[in-house]
Amino acid sequence: MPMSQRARRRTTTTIKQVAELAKVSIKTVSRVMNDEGNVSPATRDQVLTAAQRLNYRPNMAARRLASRRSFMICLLYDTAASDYMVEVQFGVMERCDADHYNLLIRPCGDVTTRQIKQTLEQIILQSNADGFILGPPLADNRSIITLLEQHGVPFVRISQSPKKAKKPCVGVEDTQAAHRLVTLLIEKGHRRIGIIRGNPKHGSATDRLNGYRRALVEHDIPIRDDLVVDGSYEFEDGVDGAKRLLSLPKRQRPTAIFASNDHMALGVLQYAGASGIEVPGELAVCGFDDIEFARFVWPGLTTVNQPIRGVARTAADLLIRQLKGEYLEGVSIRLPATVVERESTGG
Amino acid sequence: MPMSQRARRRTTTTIKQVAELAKVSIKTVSRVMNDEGNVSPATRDQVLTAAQRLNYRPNMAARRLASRRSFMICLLYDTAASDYMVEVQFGVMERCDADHYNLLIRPCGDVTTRQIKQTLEQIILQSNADGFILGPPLADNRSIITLLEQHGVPFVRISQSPKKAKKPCVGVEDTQAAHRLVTLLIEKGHRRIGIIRGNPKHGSATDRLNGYRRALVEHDIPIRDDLVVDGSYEFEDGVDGAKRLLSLPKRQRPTAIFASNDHMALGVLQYAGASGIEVPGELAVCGFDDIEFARFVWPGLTTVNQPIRGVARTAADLLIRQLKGEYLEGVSIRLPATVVERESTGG
DNA sequence: CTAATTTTTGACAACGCTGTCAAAGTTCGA
DNA sequence: TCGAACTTTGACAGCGTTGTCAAAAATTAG
Repeated sequence: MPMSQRARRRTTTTIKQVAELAKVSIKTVSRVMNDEGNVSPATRDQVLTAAQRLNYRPNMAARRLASRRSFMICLLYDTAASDYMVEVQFGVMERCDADHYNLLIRPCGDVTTRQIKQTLEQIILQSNADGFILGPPLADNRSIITLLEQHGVPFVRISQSPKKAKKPCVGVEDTQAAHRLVTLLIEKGHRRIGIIRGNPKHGSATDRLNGYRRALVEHDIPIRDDLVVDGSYEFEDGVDGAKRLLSLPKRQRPTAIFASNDHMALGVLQYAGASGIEVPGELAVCGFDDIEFARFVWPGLTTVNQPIRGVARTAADLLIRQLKGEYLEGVSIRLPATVVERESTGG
Repeated sequence: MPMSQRARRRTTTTIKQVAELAKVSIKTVSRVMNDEGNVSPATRDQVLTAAQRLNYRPNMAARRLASRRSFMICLLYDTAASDYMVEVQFGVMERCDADHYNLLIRPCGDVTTRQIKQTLEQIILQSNADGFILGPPLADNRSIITLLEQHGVPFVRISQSPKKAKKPCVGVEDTQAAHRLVTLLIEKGHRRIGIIRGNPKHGSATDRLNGYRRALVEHDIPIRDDLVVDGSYEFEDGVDGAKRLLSLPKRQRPTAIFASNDHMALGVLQYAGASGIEVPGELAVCGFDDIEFARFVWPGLTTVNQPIRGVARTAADLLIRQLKGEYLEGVSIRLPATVVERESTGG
């Protein structure tokens, strides 16, 4: 049985009524509403006044149908990167508002390759979004990229690996920030600095490692393989990494550890605490990301604050400009991040 | 100058082509696609086959225009409640998918009353969402509620204060969970149990306090005013609260503290750590929410895990059912939460 | 077997806007 | 003053669905 239609009958003014009141054709009203230009100031005023008087709001559905655009941007993200995403949403939203775009959300669980294809195909075809923004690490997922490219849907990636596709990409100056962070440690006198690497699936992991390397090289400190341990951005990797690094013979043991993200850095802090190693006295610790709890732990964690919202706004901007017809293939933007010094690296 | 139209010409099959191939009228195709019934199984099959062969996807814009529904649900949330919201999004999404609804996102910064009205009015009228889901604490904001009601837009609230409006409301059995948590402390022998209250703007704060009270009363433990201190869900409130409670004379000082959320509980842990008070030996601590870091701190935090995703799914379900015409005014649902026991309350 | 009733189907007019294209109006140079 | 060139305006045909209503087909009752 057909569902009874909702009775909501929000009295809705149409373009026709505005046209009538302003004594112009509907096309002229349309032109004014879309800032198309080629409208004399006088007529424009008439229309605007009429529209205001009637409290006119263009009907998006009609607009979408007639213009064959959905005015929707879809933000695709992995639920794993959650803290991050709320900030991203905010940034994207800000930019969307300026152009009457709506923000559609697609959290993706951890998807196997086959599922991705199927689910995504659904999403792309059903959501009718004009374009997509891919959050990390989805932005580096080859099958997602390929799929979107096949369908000819514009998209922008938020990622540290611009090379992975020709589509526009926005990221953070991770390497530079990591470099500054490690330089800071060196300037404080540290010579044996350990690093716990991030999840190799994220481009950021490599970037941060590179920043670490460059800083050491610049100060003529040899890079010791035993001071570089693997991790994948999880808290536990920090605990394990610290255990590994700190079980080295006393004279080879690092006096500072750079964990490639804050989760791991907090792991290091916990291990240190549990083992009675004093931070920052015996061991300096720093992380990356500046998550909320970086300021709450004791000692406060020295880390790097990323301009996430700015990145997101930029991504949205690139996408919308693409949608407007600009050619932006190959564009890659990186925003600078700032080192936040707290107690974990000493006064 | 008019913007050059995007060239994307995703070859799109229309209902007409399907009708032609299936040798029926477009209306019949429409009926099949919408499960309207009153279609003979034979025709139904023909249509379905044809649709599949042509890989037909109904054009949402047209559907929206013709049916005067947007098939969009808007999730309005305060950026302050961020961790929470990613889970909520996931839950809502799950439900939306089942009915071809799209999820629209509206993060709201901290809005002053006047701004709320203006911004929201914009949102409501522009997004053309069929309905809204309000996250906490927006769900308790009178001016938002009033505004939505005035416009006759269906909405569902995610909140602990169902009384605040007649619209459907989904929440968590906070009181019960807090009751169980405090009972647990009592059973472990604690008699002097302090509580740090949550932000009074959230209904949950009162609920949790009530649970605490009930547990004490049931065990004939008098409620001491000096063991109840204010807070507003921030980390610092935990630190301050702990300081206050623990500076009581030794014999009156609590042996356990129930912080109304994990952020504050972590604050308590930090204060205890910094003051050399041993947890759980000298002081048992528990929180509420089971945020990510509750498992990472040492000792692990005993807390309450909320079924956020379930709450969200339920909210979406109520909304969609409303949109389908069900009358759900006054409905209020509470989902049970589970106590998670970790080290901070002792073995 | 016919009439009454129910089920299935289709024709066609919306829905409210944008795109196209041609008509009307304006400006400018010679 | 006239026409060329440009600017401003409007008529009208879609866009791809759903809703309405009536016609056709199938079923049931008598």
